[in-house]
Amino acid sequence: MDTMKGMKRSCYCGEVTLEMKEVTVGGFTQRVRDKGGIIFIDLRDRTGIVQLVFDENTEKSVFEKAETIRSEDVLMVRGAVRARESVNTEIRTGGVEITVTELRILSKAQTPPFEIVSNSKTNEELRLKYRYLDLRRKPLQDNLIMRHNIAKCAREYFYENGFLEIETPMMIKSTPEGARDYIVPSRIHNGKFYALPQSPQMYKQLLMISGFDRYIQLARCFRDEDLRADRQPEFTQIDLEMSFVDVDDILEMLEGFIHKLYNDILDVDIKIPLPRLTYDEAMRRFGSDKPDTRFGMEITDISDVVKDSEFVVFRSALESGGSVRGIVAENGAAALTRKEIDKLVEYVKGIGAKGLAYVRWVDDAPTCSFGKFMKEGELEKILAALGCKKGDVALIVADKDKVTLPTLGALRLKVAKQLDIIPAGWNFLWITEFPFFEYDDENGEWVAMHHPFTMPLDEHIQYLDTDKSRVRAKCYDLVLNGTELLSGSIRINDPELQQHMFEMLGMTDEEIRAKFGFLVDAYKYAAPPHGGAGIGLDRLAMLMCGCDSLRDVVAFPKVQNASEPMSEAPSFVSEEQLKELGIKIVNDPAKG
RNA sequence: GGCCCGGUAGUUCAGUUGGUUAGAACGCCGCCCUGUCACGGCGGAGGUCGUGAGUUCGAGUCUCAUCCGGGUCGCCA
Repeated sequence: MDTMKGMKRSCYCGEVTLEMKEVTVGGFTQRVRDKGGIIFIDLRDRTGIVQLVFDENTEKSVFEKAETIRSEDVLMVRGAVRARESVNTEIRTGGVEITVTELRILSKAQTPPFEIVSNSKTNEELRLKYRYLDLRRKPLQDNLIMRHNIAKCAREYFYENGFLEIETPMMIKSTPEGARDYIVPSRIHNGKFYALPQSPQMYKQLLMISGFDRYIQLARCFRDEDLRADRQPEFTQIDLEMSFVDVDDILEMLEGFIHKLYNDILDVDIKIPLPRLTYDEAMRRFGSDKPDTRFGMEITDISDVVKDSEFVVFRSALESGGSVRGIVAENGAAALTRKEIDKLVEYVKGIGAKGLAYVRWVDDAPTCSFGKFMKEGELEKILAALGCKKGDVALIVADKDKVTLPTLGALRLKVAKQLDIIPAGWNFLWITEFPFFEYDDENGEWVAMHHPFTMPLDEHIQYLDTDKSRVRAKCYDLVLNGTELLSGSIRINDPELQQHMFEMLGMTDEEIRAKFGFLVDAYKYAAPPHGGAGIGLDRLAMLMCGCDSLRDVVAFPKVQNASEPMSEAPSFVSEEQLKELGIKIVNDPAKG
């Protein structure tokens, strides 16, 4: 193998132009085209590809060396830039080539387990095992470069607006609220554990109490919950907090960021202010707190229309305080056959609904799953109320609102995907005024929907003791095309109100002290009104790159069982390590 | 934890009703070729059909179990 002694790279492969005359470039061998007396090699780096030419008649020794080059070998070459005889219009450097006068083979490559090409069809499992090779592929390189640019833009924007970047600890106290913590054993304090942060929540609030006024951090966060295509156990938030603000101030600041981001990176003009919906309205119209508003198919309440119906399913739902609601898939009758609708029925049963009533209007007489229970003219009224026409399919759910709305929301999304009616676009949407409490049917108590430092709406504080169901929070989510991108809130800065909130949540003084004592104390020394948000950098990058999975925008992602196929983390540790930590494994799989 | 989908050369896939020596393309190796750019031509190597049991005269194909991967529900304040 050669060294690069005496050579210095003059430019990247993708940047070579005719004006440069002579260049020195380095890169990976993308492809060798050996014509016998002349060899063409595509040399690749992160910027692109440039063609090298080796001619038998000009530099015999260089040519003979070039004959030994294989795919993915790392080369460094010096040579003259000249125009190609025939231009490749597919690539930026397609009009030029380098006639190589000096060739160094800096590193030889084993044959890779899969071809390093843009449109690889190799299954992800293998690509993840050799992630470092997969990352050589252009689509992934481009994604990570995009991600870098998003992070850079975030820093630029928030720095310009007076935010200070401050690091918060990764080894913190475990507070078993919300998601499961990843815990880290302490050697010095046997039996005690640190937790990895689910977010820097408490620390950023403390920074406001300290008077830093505006804080930002690209914070790594950890949650020990099951994975999804859009959920990794380890992820990054653009985490921020501001003082002397209320909801509108924060939303305005964040809208400025979204606008700059899309302008700088995708050259897309996002109109601000962004649309807003309250949680209640989003649920009522879309059956979701993160609706995809790129298409309609909104939910219609037909409770009034069917209030005198003798159909037992509708009646029992209404009598128990529920509702009858439906959605209409326009022109859906062709795609939604009886068989497909049967699948939807199974689907809604799987997500908690008792069933699904439907009308499939193909011919003059609609096929209706509940037709025989309808009185004269009743079905017509229902169809009119829903706006269901010939060629459409109406899907109706009758139950408590807690069931009808989310079920129809999920159905709306599923049917829209099935009918392929979701247009491309960037539909941002604020969801505001989330319920503060959520009734837990199992335990028969009200539990917080958010962390306990969230501020209720000013005018709702009066209901804290009297009617918890009415209390809405100064909470906001930013939704993009049906994905939750950002979540934030105004925090409570009044110690008395905070104490009250803890009590509302059924926490004893001992619990409060044990979990949040330091934070409660801190607020006693005065804090400006403040609030903030965490923007999911991974999800943002995923959507901006047009990817379906976070794995495409994370350099070294975890797979569904939370392991990492390349390094095979997590792994067993030695007896010595465990002993030092005072940890004993029960039912140790390492010992069979 | 539940449900659904998948696993056959290095890779992507085909493999009929269970039936001879499991095929193709790409990649790899060798030879030929001076204008290729998904180069081309000729030849070659390469398989524990995820694993284990079962049914059978005979299993890539059927049955059961199991492992691995993906999606999803639960879960994710």
